Amino acid sequence: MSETTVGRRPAAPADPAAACPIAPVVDIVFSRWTTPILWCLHRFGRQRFVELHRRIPAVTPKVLTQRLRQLERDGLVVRTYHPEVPPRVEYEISDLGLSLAPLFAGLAHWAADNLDRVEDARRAYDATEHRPARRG
Amino acid sequence: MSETTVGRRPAAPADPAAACPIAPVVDIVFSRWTTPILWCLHRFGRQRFVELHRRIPAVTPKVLTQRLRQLERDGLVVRTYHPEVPPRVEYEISDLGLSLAPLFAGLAHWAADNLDRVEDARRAYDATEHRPARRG
DNA sequence: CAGGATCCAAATGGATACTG
DNA sequence: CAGTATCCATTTGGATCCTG
Repeated sequence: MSETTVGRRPAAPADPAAACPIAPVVDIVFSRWTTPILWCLHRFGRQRFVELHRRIPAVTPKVLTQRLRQLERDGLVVRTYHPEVPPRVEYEISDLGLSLAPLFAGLAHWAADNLDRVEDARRAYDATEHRPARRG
Repeated sequence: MSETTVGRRPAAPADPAAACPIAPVVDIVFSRWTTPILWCLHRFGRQRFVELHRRIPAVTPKVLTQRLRQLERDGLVVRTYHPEVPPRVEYEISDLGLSLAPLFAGLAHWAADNLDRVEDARRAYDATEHRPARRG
């Protein structure tokens, strides 16, 4: 399981898909960093590794590479290697990747509508006696 | 950060949200196990801890509890405790949680349409020379 | 520049035992 | 039943160094 599962969910003992039809998609589309990467690629178009890294500084080059490989393998991103010196590699979103756009838009819409409700819920929850605990 | 970040993404050094407007939602809705849990609650209605666990056997009670707490805190799930003997606790999806239904439907739809494209892409990718590597 | 290789710290998740 | 507490194995991501 060397390359196939890196960055993806740690290979659940049994598969969550049995209990949830959309689990596979979630695994593919919402693995760590994939959303920022896809969004950047969609928003700013084709770009080189460093540019992408500049937009998402929180991820290390190593991990960024891993995620890009994963996305490339899943057909959501296209990687183009230009054998020059210095080497130039460009990443762009694929048609398949683009087909996710409406979904992302839906997410963004839901966020705009309900994110503050979540925050309210959190405050309300934290205000009750369940609080951080740590005291028994 | 004891209770706030458990099960959620490990507190990124800087926030990915800066590079992606939907990152917060992803964190809330697509944390590990949350999709199966929400889907089960939506599909089978209000149910007790054990029932839920029976539908999602792959998760351990400990983790299931953590995730349910998280969802409760975020206002996506409602927990009802009946102080009886033996104790009875019921979980159900909240209105806020229900508002995610269209999104989930969209996901399911995308999966139905494109999941095999992803599989194809994977096969194609694995068929090329990048393969598992491990040889230089 | 674009990464691969290594080594290491942190964190999640599992197993088990115990409680109200 | 519905958890909580503890201990431990695996995994993941970060730091650093190196190469074509």
